[in-house]
Amino acid sequence: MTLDLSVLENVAIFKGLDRAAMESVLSLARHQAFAPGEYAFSQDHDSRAFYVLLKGRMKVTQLTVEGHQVVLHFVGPGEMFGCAAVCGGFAYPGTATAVMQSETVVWTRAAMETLMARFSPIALNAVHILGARMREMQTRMRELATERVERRVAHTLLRLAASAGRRADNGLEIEFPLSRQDIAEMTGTTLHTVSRILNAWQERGVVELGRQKVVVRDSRALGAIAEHPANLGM
Amino acid sequence: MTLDLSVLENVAIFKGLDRAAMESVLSLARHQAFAPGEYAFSQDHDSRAFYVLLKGRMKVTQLTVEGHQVVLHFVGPGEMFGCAAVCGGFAYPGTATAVMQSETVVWTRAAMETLMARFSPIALNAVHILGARMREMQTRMRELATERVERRVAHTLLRLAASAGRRADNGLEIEFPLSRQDIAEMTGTTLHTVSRILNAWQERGVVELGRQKVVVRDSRALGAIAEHPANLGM
DNA sequence: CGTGTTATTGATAGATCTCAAAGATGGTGG
DNA sequence: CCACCATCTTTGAGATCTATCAATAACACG
Repeated sequence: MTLDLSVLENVAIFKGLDRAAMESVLSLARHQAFAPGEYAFSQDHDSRAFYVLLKGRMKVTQLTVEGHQVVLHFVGPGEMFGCAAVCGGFAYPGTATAVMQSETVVWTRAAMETLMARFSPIALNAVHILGARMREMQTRMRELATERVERRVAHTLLRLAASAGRRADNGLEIEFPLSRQDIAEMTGTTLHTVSRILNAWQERGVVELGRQKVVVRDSRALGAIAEHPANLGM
Repeated sequence: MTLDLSVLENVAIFKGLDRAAMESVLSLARHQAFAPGEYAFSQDHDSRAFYVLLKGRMKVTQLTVEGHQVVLHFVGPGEMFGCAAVCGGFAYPGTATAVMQSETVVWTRAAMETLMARFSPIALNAVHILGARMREMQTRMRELATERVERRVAHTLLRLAASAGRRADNGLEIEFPLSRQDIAEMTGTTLHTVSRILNAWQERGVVELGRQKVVVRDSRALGAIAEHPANLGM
């Protein structure tokens, strides 16, 4: 498969580069596809490459010594991953797995270093993007530290719907396979508790559920659950 | 007070700059001191300046709409704060308060932008530093998501002792006033639970307590509590 | 139509929060 | 120098959320 410049149009880290620079960037890029379950990189391995997702969805997870898993991030089209590790020269903080057929563009670490040294806007863009990620993590951390499970799940679902919601006839459907276990690993709880919460919401018409599927039917109601201290159960 | 180049020696973001560059950096800097309780910037305000702490200790906290507070970071000498916000052009994510008499060096946002555009190593350093912060946050998030309170407190105390521990006759003392409430806000729990946990540890000789004071007497034992799934009570 | 994965649901135990009150501690002003 | 006050801390009892244990059910795939 050949790559052309249009691929880089929406990639934030290369924003503001002129045509010549873009061509340099592209000349060092490689294309790589992943089938569901395949992984791009593994936790604690030295970072060797930096990815931009073109199509599909990748999940970045961290595994604890006790075997608990935490989902750090779901990567959507246009987003990059492995960036902080390659740019900063660290080991990968987690494992990146494809949750559906995915296509990526890849740069080696050496290529990235060349590009950053040569085109200064790249480093500046990276600072912006990392700053934004940082804020997102701070938000999640604050939620984990101060909110009950139900509200955390609500916030998480709202974010997922905003970033990966596809308009369906009955609401906003998360457009990739998302298990109860995944949600649990994003919110610091167990799949059992997630299941109970989602089913209670389904009763009230807030969501619609399927196997590895969630459709947000009433995002107003979900927002109310996310914001209100009380359960407003009634 | 006059500033001289030695002040910048240990500041990571200006590492690798030549002497002339360092002088440019310094010429745009300003000195500012804070008494305990005074703040450098406030949550959600537009970021106008970027700080490096010379002496003392600052605390960056985030307040939720319900009035819960979360401690994002304790800043020690040599560290910078307000960096991500200024470099990325965001509002400050939290409020920076002095917990003891502190001295800082300050750059305005405009100055920072000038410097970053002119001296490319600065942006690269920023990427490194943000990457490292990111990893730290991921660690805390994982702890919040998967560990019980006691282990989280243990991990937090170990980190504090490593970064701000002063050798005392009876162990490592955290060298700034640190209340039970502060620890609770770092670990996502309540001051009551922290108090109970610390007192239990004191009984076992792991720590020694005072008003706004913690001394780690047995960091091995603390490490064991932090790592072991079970409480290993006795 | 098996078979493995994913999801639901009930019962129970336990960790933590919440509510409540009292006890230290250190600083300040008279 | 002492009394007072604001803060910080300890401690108890009870309520509740949530994890854990256990079993069954639904689903997709070959």
